[in-house]
Amino acid sequence: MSQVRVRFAPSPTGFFHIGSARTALFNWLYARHTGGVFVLRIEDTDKERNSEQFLQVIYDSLSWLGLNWDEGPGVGGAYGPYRQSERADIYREYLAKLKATGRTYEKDGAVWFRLIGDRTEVFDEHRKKTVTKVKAAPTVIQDLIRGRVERVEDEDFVIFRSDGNPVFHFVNVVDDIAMGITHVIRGEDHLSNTSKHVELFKAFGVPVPHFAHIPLILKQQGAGKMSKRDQGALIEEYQRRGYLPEALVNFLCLLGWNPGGDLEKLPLAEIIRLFDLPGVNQSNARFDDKKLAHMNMVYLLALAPDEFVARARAYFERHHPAAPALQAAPEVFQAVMLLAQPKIKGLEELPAYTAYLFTEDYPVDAKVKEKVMGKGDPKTRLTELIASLPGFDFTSDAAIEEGIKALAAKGSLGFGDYQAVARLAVSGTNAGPSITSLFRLLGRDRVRQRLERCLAG
RNA sequence: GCCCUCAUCGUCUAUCGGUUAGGACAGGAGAUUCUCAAUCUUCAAAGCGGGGUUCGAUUCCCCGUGGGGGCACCA
Repeated sequence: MSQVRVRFAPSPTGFFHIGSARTALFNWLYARHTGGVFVLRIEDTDKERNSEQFLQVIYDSLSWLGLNWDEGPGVGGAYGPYRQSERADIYREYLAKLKATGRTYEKDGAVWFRLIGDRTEVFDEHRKKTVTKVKAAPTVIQDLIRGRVERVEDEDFVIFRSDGNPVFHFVNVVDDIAMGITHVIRGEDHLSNTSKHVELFKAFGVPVPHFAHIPLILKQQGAGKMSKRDQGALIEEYQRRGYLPEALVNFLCLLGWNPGGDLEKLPLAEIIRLFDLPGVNQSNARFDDKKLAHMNMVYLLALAPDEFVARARAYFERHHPAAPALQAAPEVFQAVMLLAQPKIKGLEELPAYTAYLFTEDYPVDAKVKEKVMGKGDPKTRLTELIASLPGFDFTSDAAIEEGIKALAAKGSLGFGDYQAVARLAVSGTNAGPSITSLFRLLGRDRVRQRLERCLAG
């Protein structure tokens, strides 16, 4: 059997949509699963929406997700060029081939593709105009996911515009032929285009590729498919928020596909091994950001300490270059980040979550302050803590815990009676890592200063 | 309006005619704990409706209904 060749063919619109990402992913997975070739082709025939900057969004997003292409812009290949804007000669050549078959005609300055069948003029109520209907035989689409789909294509269609440029249907099919594409894996929204494409393949006298129309991703709330404007629709948002690409990939592959059994988090190599087209679902999937967030947390938790610290640093450098965290000594940065690792759901929480460990200029939650300072006798607790601080052993969490417990025991109190107010004083909030860890990392002097400041304020 | 397509907990899904319909996220309760998370235990939660086929249908077929997509000299 010949080698599988699949392609991902986005048009540079300046956005990289989560649905596009999944289409790319499924293509990539199928190529990797079968030992085939993943081609990146840029469909930039729409000249008004064409810019280098927009292309970069595609390259960046695919690279970030780890979806490397075997042929395409930047890497080359034997079937190039891979940008449609550079393939005009090829399209003219194929147009000549098609003209030679007698399946084309010109009308209104455009080139049309002629279907086979009897023609009648009909007034289309919906479009409010007279159109030529063709009584053609149904086109059969053999879809690897949906099975046999029949559709009647009943109107000739334009393949070259009157301005001399080819249209999507034509370039899409020509490129798939010229690039030796064996499997067309794309969104279900293309299913009704496919009958046009099949007719073109047949007219060119070439074998029709296998088709696999994957279900769409529906917006989280409201009706319809996910669109650019929806929350969570853009890949760049996940980059910005410090999501782990491997988590997003894992989440995405579970939207419309499953590895069987109860497996959910699984390594990429395993996904590649198990992925296959017949296993893809037929029904659309609604996007669920909660589940994505959970998947991200699971991946974050599983990261080796060094790896987590490296990712955290990269995240700060990329998105918060001015953060005090980056001024800290590497070992301090590392210690703080590892304290945060088991507590956060995403890297984006890191700056706020760790700020008070790197600077004296951190926010104090007014509500928390009111609550903590209004309960029991916090000022006395603070005074006691400050007084006993010199006797504390700051070398380990256990020693600090011992110190606080000893203090509490003297007044028949518990650890908890000191914890809340100490936390407020030291961090300005009521949530965070163990208070003993905070003490240890801040050191005796800074803890004392903060306790005193709280007592005074 | 026409064409195509899909249909299991709120959501993502498992089940390839016979199951107490399973798992995960989210939600509820509890445990643990110095807070917050995490973790563990636990509860609630589904086969769209109507006809068939069959000894037996969530599963196969048909019709409805509902969802989604498409119907350009956009891609």
